[in-house]
Amino acid sequence: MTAAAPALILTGPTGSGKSEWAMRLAQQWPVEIISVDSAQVFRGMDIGTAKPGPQARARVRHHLLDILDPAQSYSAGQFAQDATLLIGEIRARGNIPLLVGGTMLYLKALRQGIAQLPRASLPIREAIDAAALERGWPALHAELARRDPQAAQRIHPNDAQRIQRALEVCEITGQALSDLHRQGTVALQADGPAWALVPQPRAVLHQRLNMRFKQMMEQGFLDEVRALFQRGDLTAEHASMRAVGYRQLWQFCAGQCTLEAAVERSVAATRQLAKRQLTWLRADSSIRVVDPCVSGAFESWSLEVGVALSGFSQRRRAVVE
RNA sequence: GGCCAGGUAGCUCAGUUGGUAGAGCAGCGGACUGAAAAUCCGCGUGUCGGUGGUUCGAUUCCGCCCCUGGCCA
Repeated sequence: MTAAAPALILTGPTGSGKSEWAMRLAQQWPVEIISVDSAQVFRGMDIGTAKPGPQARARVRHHLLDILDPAQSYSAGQFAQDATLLIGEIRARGNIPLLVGGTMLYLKALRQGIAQLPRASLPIREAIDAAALERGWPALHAELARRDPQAAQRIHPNDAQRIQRALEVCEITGQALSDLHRQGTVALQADGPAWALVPQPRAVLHQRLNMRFKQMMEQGFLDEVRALFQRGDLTAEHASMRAVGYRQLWQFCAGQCTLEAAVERSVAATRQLAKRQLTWLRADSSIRVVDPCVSGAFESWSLEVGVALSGFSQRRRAVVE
């Protein structure tokens, strides 16, 4: 063994089969998987996030699963930091880091870096919300135009979430978010070859998502959400409870819609998530797109991985079945 | 079989006192720096059930037919 193994990246829209491919690759190489998933970080959210189960986690070491309670929150910056650290640890053990997941902002933060910014402040966000209630978001957008003209130009007046964040950063640092962005990003040495699984055409993916949600319901997804609902300390406002499926089943638990409607909206929300993920992928030409449904796709990907790892000599004997 | 109410976008429906039609949802495209499975922006995709008639012109008015739901037999 000479150089440190590159961090391999396997992404794609939800339901494209990333986890399965990662497990198959782990039969050939000594990999540890780092989950790139904003929902799988939460404990007690297993079925609805399609989290790798105990068997998979017994066979291959997984990271960044179950690290938070659903009442807590995570972030792209935190992820970039955690993942960078983990990549170093995995390499130190002589293993190959394999990043698997579809949270594209996290992947971007890791690969391209992210500015050093203050973390979210609940009191400040509450103050901004109160101001918005009183004066309306257009007024806050106008305020942002005074304090950070560039951000105001970039952020649509209706985009309350981003207006809030930009004002929050101004409030905490006394500097414009745009200036902080310009001041550069944390150096992250996490880049490596990246592939995206994209079933073609779109209808194939939709069909898979449909079937997968049905399976989730059969596996007790509703009970999982009901348990979270009944805890009493979680609300629909928590980031965890805004996740696809959880949000909609929560509405059913709260008596706001029928189960049938909740299921239909969940599946639609899943399709919309996949569409947004595909938009990220189309915009990033450094990610190689692979259709997992064509025959021999895994085998040829496996060969490409071999080329990428050619300087890394600890090849594990392939498992013959 | 009779009466009534409907048949308009993928779905639920609005509308046109006669000049070939528009909302919500779904869908499609895009943006994205500590909430990102989030948040936001843009785009109407159509034999107006069929067929005859009246009319310069019918999705709209009239006749017949078909389909759906309800009531009465």
